[in-house]
Amino acid sequence: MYMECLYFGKMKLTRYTDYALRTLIFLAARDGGLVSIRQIAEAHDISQNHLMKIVQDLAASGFLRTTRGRHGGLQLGRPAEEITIGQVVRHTEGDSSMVDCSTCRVAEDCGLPAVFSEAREAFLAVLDRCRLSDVARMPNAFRHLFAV
Amino acid sequence: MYMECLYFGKMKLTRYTDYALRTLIFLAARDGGLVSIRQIAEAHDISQNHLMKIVQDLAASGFLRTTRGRHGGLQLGRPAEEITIGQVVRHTEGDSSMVDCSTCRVAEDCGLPAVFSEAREAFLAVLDRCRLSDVARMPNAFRHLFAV
DNA sequence: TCCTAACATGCATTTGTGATGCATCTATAC
DNA sequence: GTATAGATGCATCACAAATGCATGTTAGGA
Repeated sequence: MYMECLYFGKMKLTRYTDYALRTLIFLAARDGGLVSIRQIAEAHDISQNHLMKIVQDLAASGFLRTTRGRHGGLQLGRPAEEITIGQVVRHTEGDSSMVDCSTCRVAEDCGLPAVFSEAREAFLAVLDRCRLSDVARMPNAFRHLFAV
Repeated sequence: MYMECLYFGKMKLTRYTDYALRTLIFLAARDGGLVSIRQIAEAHDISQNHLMKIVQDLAASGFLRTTRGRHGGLQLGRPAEEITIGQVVRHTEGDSSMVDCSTCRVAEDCGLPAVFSEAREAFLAVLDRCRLSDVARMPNAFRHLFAV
């Protein structure tokens, strides 16, 4: 007689999400100009390879556009006002439920999945209210990144 | 010129939290009687060793009481009505902030930590509204666990 | 038309940490 | 005193994120 209702999937903010947000904020602060992956990786001292893959992901989902070739680079896929932190986190952290009750015998009667689902939505709702432009345009912040 | 603002700590619901909740729900459903770690571990088919350490943690923080020796076991440290899912998750997942800005040069100006902090609180606020007694007393759920 | 810069992609390796196992000790009922 | 059940430290395993490496593709410019 086993209950396997409460196997929680990840609800972890990874460096993947971290780097994704940094990249988008960087682009938002640059406001239109092309920025290379190398520039961003060096500014944050992070792995260029890892960042490359995150960029592919963000490009595939429309958060940014890439331009190949010499003098290529990245730019936002849509205005910074139309991108929220919540959208990014939902994408990079996955949109799935926090609980996997697929193998649970009491799934129909258990109230926890609903509670965690509601909690997760409350979490993301706060992030949905914060736009990329809100963060990128904060006074004094991020400015020095371009001083190099 | 590095920005290291966005290093996110874990916000992951682990099996540790999973097992902690299962244990407390089990005890709440049993309502007062002593239950051994072995019983719970076998009912859920989980590691007795792992569960042992979680129990120590929960005992040290008052969620449950342990009784040693023959016919010993576990019982809730306070009434099920006074224990919320939020309390448990806060404890097992750590109470720290989601962002570690200790090494960030723009920490004073960056708005993200505040946003994530608010989001986390919104998440836990939902879990705070769910008491152990709410889950343990749900009709039909968990009953079959005691059929063994 | 090369050459170079920059994005694209797959695969191997490293690393960090949660999860687990094992050994040993302590406490208590019978 | 012995069997049962919790207490604790240490070693190991497993898995996934993070990283590194190799190679391919695209496009600008000399």
